[in-house]
Amino acid sequence: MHILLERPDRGVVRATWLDPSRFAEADAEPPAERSADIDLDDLPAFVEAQEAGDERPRWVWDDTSAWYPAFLAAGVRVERCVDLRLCHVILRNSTLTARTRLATAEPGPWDVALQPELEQSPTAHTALFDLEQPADALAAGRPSARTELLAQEEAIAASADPGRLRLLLAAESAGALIAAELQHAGLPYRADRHDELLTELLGPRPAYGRPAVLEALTRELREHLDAPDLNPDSPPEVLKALQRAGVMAVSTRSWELRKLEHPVIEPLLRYKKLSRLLTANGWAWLDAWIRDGRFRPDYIPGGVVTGRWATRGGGALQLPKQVRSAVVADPGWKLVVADAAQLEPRILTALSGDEAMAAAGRGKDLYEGIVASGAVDERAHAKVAMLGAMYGATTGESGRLMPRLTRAFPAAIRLVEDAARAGERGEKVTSRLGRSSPLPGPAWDAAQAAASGPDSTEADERRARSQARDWGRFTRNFVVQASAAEWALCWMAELRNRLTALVPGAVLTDAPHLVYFLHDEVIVHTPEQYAEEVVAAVHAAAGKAGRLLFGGFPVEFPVTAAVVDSYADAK
DNA sequence: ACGAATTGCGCC
DNA sequence: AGGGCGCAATTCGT
Repeated sequence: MHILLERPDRGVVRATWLDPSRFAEADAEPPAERSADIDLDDLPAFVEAQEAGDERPRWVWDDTSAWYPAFLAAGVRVERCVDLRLCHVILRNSTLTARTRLATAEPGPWDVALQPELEQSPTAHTALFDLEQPADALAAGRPSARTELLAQEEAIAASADPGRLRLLLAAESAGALIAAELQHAGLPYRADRHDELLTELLGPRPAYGRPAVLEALTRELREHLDAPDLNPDSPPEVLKALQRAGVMAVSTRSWELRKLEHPVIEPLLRYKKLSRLLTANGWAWLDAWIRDGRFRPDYIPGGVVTGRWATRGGGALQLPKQVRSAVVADPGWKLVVADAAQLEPRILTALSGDEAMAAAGRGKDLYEGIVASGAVDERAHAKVAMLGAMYGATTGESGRLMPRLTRAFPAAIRLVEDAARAGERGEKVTSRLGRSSPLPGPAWDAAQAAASGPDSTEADERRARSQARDWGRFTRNFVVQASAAEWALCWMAELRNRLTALVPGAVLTDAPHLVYFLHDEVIVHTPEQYAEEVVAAVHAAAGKAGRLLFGGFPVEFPVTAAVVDSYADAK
């Protein structure tokens, strides 16, 4: 049974029971079995009661991030949902639903991006269902959620592959639940350890100005370059000073500087590294983002066109390896750090059904398997060649290795090449489960039109060709990255279910629960006695994800799962 | 003066 | 001539 939640009026929530098996009967509206108006204050108890039944409902709402945090705050979890906003975006863009009513309709309220100021800032409100919450604002501007749900059902039923789309939408919606739970639980984070680390590398926290170590390095750089007022944080100043000192730098990028020979290079690189640590993850970051021993970033499911998540604030997806020793399990608890080994090349293998590459990845490191196949000489070459194939590298070592890779794994390479050609023609490409790439914008179209016009110049053609190649590299990568994101969502959703089952009825943070997600990596915080069961669940979930996406095709998706006290100990 | 764009670097 | 991001400091543009 679906239970749809809407807010027709302030202070009231309307719950409507809908039987999905009867959706096809209705023309305009799915038949409601019954409905009830619920006082906001009673809502968590209502939800909890429904979740306790024999058959758990699928909650349907406009926006998980607007509803679910308040339930979690009240100690209530839900098993599954439909996030209409996220699902709408997928169905609107997918090539699988291209000719459905939902996709061909004029843009409506569900196509408008959320206003950032409407987005919930979970730390900012305390009262349950504060009247200013976005659910209110959204409900005002949108047609009924019931109408939208029916439109989505109709689009799925009429699509080229309802099964895949249903899986994708379920996974996307599960991701939205998980994102809210991740933020609710938070990543266990030891501010004291982070501070020790900063003090060790930078010197004690200064009241103002640069920490001692950076100050000393600044003096050293100024002397080396004979530039007493040099601001080492200003790339143009540094570049000019280097050139005045006879260093033939073309930019101040670290990887460019590393190629140069000069006594100033080493301290300059050291300065840049430490300065980066200070500005990105220094004391200010600690003050802003670590509360009560937890790091709670905003996760944004579907925040990236490929279906990857984004985050807002705290740079959660860029947590540098340098500081991961501050991620520490609570006493009596462990972290299970799990990641999928060489996920994207394995996804490409499965997408293309490349038997040779599947064999190379069977039961071992995929890159070693490629070496063993004789295609390349060493693991590093296999890695750079595969990444190049998926990113569209044309030059350098990666470009040189491509012909050998193409000969050894023709199906896999053909798949990414086809995706690149489609992008160059301005077409969409589509992931395994049905997420499609956007079309290039008006500027791209204009550039292509200019190049094929009667009075086009050579510059027009060059620009058009270059932009076409750029878009081709995007679509080439899209099919792999988007499908990998789908695998990761299925993995995580399955893992969540298995974790929930380990300790039935437990409050989220009293039992094993997810605390971090990073594209192809998850961290579970678990009481020590469940650690081995969590490890087993991580592996089982990975197997399930592979079967869900690719059925019988024999590609393995091995995951590593380390039971550790600190994130830094996982690799 | 202030917002937008650029530079550079962290993660996958 | 390498895909996707977020963030901070500096510089650019008006």
